Amino acid sequence: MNIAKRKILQAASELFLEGGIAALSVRSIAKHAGVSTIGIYSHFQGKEGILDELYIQGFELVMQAMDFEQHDLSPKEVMRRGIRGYFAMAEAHEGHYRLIFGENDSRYTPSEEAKNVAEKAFGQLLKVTALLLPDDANMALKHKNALEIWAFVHGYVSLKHHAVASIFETPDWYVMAEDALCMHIDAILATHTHLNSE
Amino acid sequence: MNIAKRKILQAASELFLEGGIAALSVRSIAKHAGVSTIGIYSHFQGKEGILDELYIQGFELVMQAMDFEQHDLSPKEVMRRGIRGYFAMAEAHEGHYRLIFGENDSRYTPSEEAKNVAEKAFGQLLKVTALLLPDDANMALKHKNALEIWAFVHGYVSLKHHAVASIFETPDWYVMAEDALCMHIDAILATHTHLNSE
DNA sequence: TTCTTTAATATAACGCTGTTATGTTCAATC
DNA sequence: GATTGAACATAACAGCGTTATATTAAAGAA
Repeated sequence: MNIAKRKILQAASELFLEGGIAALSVRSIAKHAGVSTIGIYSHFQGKEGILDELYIQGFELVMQAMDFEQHDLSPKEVMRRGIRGYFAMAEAHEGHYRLIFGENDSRYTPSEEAKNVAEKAFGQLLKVTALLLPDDANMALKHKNALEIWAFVHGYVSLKHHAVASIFETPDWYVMAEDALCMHIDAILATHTHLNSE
Repeated sequence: MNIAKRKILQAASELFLEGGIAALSVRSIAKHAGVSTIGIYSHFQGKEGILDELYIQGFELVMQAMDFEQHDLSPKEVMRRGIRGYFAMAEAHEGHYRLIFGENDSRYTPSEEAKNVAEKAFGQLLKVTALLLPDDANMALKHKNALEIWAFVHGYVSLKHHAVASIFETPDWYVMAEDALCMHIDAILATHTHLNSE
């Protein structure tokens, strides 16, 4: 990759990590990268292109959070570690997290390439959550199951990130979240052992 | 309320319903309301003031969605109707929904008055979700429980609103959501009957 | 080497945003 | 009738993403 291109991307990444999307102006990225504003347009497709790169970075973080050695772990334990990793990632990279979930007014919509990365990440999520299901579960059930876990996990993250969180004075937010999710996972497991035994 | 003030608020509300926060520029509100741009600053505190009003509107919609006759309904049925109402509201007023959950880059943070309305809405949620718990449940448990339901419900809404939703081709999104939530509600109920009986 | 072509840079501008300073008009109060 | 104060309009400010134009540097061909 070009030097200038890499410098721009790094400057954007740093600014984004610090101040979220509010700190990401084309002029400020260019200034921090030591290039002219027009450089953002020759090396990327303007701000849209920058956001696309950060979007992809975001989903790579999601995948890293769910990528660990699963050997000798029970399905439930794998889920628990995945969930913990997800929460930790969401806290450490709030900007990226908000970007990939469209939580900014900007008219940004991910490119096809970016969407492919998103689908890949969902594929990984699908693989992990499928551990809770019988081996012969069909695709529709796997999708429903993955979405179920994801919605629950993301719900906690999203509420935590937003202003409404100040209503609760809950220091152990993600401990509570993990408890609730474990309960739900038990319920899912129970459903299928029940179905299998009849 | 002043005529001009009411006209501004209605114009803002209409523009917001149509095109979300992207359609909400001070000049466009003023134009639609038939006032000068400066009118937004004399009648409200600029755009911040407008957003505050819409934020309050949003939480009033949340409260309306959970406000129905509960007489002769089981706790689970009350929950089910509340959840349905919440989903319907979130679909019909996506702009408001995204605003109250901070899903826009704007540096907007709700005023004290707006936060009070938010807390009031949470109080109502607390009352409904407490139906699932034993009468002697303490406040911490009620909070945990309400947050649990809210995170799950909001997770489905938030994923549906955002770009990642296109990964699934799920026409019956909210049916699936209701199923998953019912399962979770059963698990909660089971936990407490179990605790009571031992 | 010289000429031409192409890519990267710089400057300045366009139309938009939220906000505000400056006048102006009009109604109410002393 | 004079004065005060609120609502109004106009125009401007600094910032935004983006782009047209001009300039420079480098590479390829004669």
